[in-house]
Amino acid sequence: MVTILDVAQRARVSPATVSRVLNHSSHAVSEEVRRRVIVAARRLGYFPNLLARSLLKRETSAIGVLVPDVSNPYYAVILRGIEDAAGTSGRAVVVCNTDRRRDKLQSYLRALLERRVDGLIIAGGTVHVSDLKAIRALPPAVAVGRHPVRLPSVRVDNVQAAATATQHLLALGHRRIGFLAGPPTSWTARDRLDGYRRALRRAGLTPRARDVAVGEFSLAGGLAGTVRLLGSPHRPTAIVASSDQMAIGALRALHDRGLRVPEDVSVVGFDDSPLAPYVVPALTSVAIPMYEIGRQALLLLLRLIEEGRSSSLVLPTELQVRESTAPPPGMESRARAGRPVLLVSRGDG
Amino acid sequence: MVTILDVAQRARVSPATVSRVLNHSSHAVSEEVRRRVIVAARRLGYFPNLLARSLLKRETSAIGVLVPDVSNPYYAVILRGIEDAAGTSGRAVVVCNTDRRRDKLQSYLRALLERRVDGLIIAGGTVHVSDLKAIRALPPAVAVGRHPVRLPSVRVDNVQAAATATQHLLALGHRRIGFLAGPPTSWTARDRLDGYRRALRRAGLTPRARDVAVGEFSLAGGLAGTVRLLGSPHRPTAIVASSDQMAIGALRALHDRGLRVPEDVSVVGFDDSPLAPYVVPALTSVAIPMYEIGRQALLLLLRLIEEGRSSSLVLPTELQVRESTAPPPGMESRARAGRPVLLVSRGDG
DNA sequence: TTGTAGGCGTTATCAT
DNA sequence: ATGATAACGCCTACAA
Repeated sequence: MVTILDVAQRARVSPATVSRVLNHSSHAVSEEVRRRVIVAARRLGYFPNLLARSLLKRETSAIGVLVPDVSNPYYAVILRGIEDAAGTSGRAVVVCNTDRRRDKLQSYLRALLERRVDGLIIAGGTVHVSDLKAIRALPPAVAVGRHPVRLPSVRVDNVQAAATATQHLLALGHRRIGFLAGPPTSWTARDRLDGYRRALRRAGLTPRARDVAVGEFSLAGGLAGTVRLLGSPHRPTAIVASSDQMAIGALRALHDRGLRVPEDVSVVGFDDSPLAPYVVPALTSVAIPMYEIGRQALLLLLRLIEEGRSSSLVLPTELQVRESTAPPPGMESRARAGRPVLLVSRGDG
Repeated sequence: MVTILDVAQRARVSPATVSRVLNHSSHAVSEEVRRRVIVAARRLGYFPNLLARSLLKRETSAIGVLVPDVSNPYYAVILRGIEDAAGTSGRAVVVCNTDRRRDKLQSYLRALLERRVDGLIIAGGTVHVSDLKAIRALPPAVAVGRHPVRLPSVRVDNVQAAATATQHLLALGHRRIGFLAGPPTSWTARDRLDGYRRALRRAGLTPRARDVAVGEFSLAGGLAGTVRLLGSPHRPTAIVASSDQMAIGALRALHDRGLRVPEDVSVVGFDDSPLAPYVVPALTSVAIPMYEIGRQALLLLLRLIEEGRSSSLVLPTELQVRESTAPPPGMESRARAGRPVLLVSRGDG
């Protein structure tokens, strides 16, 4: 491997000078020497060794990202937002999949610390306070989503978002609304369930346990949950799903039972994935700005690293009304009443 | 930051001894001293500095992954396969999104080299030979998918896979089969198009340019392509899409024009994403083992790093027959003929 | 069984 | 304007 010393010899200058030229140091260097160095470096195909530099400067310009699962489209998009912003600032992103497992989180955390990453983004998944407390010198860290540990974070108001989705159905005339909840270990899942309940109560209705089916945030989870909901004697005329994946699972379950959407049952999804407008019927869904969440998380982290402090951020969500919601059977009069509703809920800063 | 020296002092031994204990060196160390070192290390919350170690050993136990786009589910799953296998072997994964752009690829490549990653996985996207040639000391690298540069690679036989999908439709009685092709800059796209054409020819049919619509591997690409295909005077009775995303776009386009799937038009997807069985109608699709592709790519890379050489791998694909394919209108007699066909094409090594 | 010393490739400091 | 030198934290001959 060619080092700065090789370049120095070829250019007949000292390594210090080479360093100064290649790092665009403010230190003055004569034009003649500068040229020689640049030529020599190119000729030798020289790449500075970031390890040596990092060791000395005590910063790696690398950041670690802990995600439950990159193959989950939700986190994949967040990661993309992170990586784009990181790349722009010349930082490398090291990804780790925790599967929401504490042991994996701990071992990855340790690995990242050994690598001396400049910062950490912890997305979704439960991080026990004790896990972080155990670390003497935790690097700057920000969280994505709500979090037990006090960390600057980027998130959306999931309670509000779910309430908006539920209100949309209430406004259409639905009174019996089912809810496909995510796993209770997830804050996101709990917040969305809360929002649903809150909206019902505000409308003077009583949330019933039998109208809620708990499962994974997945296609299979949505299908299974819907099957359970439909087993109820008074089946719901509308369903709010905690993710688009679940909603698509619900669509399938309804179709298999010969129920039409939205004529017999309305369905609202969550996330507004690219798929939402394409499935049949096109899915009404609460848009979560995933890419922006990732991007902002990285920007927050950067500020935290550079300025030593940083605040939290709540991003807005937006209900996208499409074909999968309509008035309940017997109330079609209100169908097609005007153009699609657009309900926006802004974050509180 | 606490260093090996701090631990040494606290345990009243030399740094060398600490290193030996903490690295489980074969070098003999007395039980008493070992205990003291371990206690001291824990007490101080010591984490070895991997930068220093890497600098010395000239290996970072990090690998770089160049992907067109992690937010694309296809690459997200491959990345997951890579990361799982890497994590198991204690290696960190640095991800870079190239967007298939040469400038991004080049700058990320440089960044990875500066970081002295032990190896590289280059997935999809065109890498110009000259880009790699320009690098004096390219670390061990493997490719995912076909590739202009001669590198060990993991891939599937896309020609064969597309031919199988097309044959399935031919066997059902279709004679006019449309094809939604991916961007011609992608080898995968070209191979799949070839396979389609080859199958037609083998059946004595002549591939027609008007039966092929070129577009992105996306929902929008599939929708737009289908609209074009349907504009043709003799519209196809079946469509092979180059990805499930395109197929779902096609489903939407067909639905919007009042055409039923599979009664009026059959549709075959590609990739067999988790969505395929859930959309309505459930999508017949060619399964590509994405997770395994990622995993094997990493294993190949490991062998390349450790043993200096490594061969290529072709993984098998498998047609999953579901609801979206049936005989063309007027040939329903052959519908429901027996249980679903399962066509398997094995890789040639 | 334990310790000492040199060097991995940089950059910052201090001379010249 | 340029160069010499030390130090970042670790590992490994080699010495004791």
